[in-house]
Amino acid sequence: MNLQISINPSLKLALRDPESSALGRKIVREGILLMCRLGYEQFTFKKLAEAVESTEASIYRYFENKHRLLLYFLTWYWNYVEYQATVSLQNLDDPSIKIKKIIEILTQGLPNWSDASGIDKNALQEIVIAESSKAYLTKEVDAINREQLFKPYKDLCQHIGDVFKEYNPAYAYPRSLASTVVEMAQFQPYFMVHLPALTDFGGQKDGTKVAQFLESLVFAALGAPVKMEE
Amino acid sequence: MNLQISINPSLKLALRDPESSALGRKIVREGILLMCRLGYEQFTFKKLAEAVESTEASIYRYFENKHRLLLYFLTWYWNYVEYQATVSLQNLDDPSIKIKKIIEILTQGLPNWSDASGIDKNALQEIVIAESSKAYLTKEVDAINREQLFKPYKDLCQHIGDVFKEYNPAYAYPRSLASTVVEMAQFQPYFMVHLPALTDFGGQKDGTKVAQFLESLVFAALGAPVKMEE
DNA sequence: TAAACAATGATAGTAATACTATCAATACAT
DNA sequence: ATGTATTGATAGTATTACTATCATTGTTTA
Repeated sequence: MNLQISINPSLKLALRDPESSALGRKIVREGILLMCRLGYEQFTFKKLAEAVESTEASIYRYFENKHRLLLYFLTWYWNYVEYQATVSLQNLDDPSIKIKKIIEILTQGLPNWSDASGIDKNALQEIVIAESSKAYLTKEVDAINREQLFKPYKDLCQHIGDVFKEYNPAYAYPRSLASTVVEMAQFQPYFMVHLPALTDFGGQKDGTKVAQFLESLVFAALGAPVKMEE
Repeated sequence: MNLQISINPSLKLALRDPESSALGRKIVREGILLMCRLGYEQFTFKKLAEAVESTEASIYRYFENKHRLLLYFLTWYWNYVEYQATVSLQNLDDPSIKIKKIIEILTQGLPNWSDASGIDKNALQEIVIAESSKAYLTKEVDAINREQLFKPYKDLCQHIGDVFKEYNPAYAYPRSLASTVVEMAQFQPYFMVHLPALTDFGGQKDGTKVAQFLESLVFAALGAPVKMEE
């Protein structure tokens, strides 16, 4: 399986395409590991420069600042999830099975199919869980949104909402339900580990329980499915 | 109505109780306005010092850093909401009415009862919406949690979960549902304004639609209520 | 009433962060 | 052999996030 996730270069996330050079690729791969380890606040371009054995100035040639680098990581992730979802759902008809698949993808982490990217998907997912809110909870949100930089995330929610609509066309809140599920697929596992009082899954190791919670939530919210044919 | 919200001083949120001096009170009140206007990232103690016509050093005598100040604001807010909820629910028996009241309080903003605090509740709520995730999405989350600083938030979720349990004792995920509702009562209004594609309420002005969404979600998830007596 | 204490102001200073700028070295493509 | 793009090396600036010191003022208390 040779999978190419490419980030649409029309989105001005990077000053120069990092996939076009050895240094750029190293910045992305090591950047993911380092931001995962240090967290967004403690992560700096200086520390990253050390990790890739280059200089701060060189990193600034690829990314304007660390917020843009975070957006680049998130874009990569959401594109990857969207791709996963497209592949997984392509031969399915039953919307209830589609919904289960989607929740599985959102909660179980990215399957470790070897794509050739060399990107650590577990580290990337930890970044998504702990840092993605920081991408839009900023005063610059509207400017960033105008640059279309949240498009992959919005597209994914849109598609999930469409599946909800397919299951029950009468449901009034498909998009809010989609964003709720996507957000909670990040928050609940984080709470499970760090603030277990906020969940019913204390001490759990994997995302199975979270998936069960989200499934029950979604199917209850959507109500009775629409019969395909009688 | 003379309402005193006091923050338990055993919680070491502040180095010195800000309510005990004119400067301290000014730091909190102006701090809320300034953080609301600038956002957490752009907010600094230097700018706040200017706003309160004092010095950076003086502010550091009250709060270790701006993260602690944010936690102080959030603690104030969650205590206030908890108090609101307690008052609103005290004479109610029907859990379904309790649930509606809770969702109303979470989504409609704090009622503008005049308490004597002089704190701008609208600004405070904007801070809660845009910044509260930053309180726990940090590498220090476990240390802060050990200091009990998330207690008011956890208590509120706990109480909401208890009401869910009261409505349907068989429901398996009362706490996760509670944290989902509380988080979404912040996120959905934010999305509504800044990323409307993630909601079904684009262009809406108030929280009415969000409340309807959350109500339908909760009641669907909880299923049939338990009959009190037959 | 004097002495002691607490709170604040004024000022200075430090290490780190978030950049920007310049110039030389190298590599590669024409 | 020459122009162009990439990187490295180095320097520098403004701001942030503090810490420290000392003088002033106002309030308690002996």
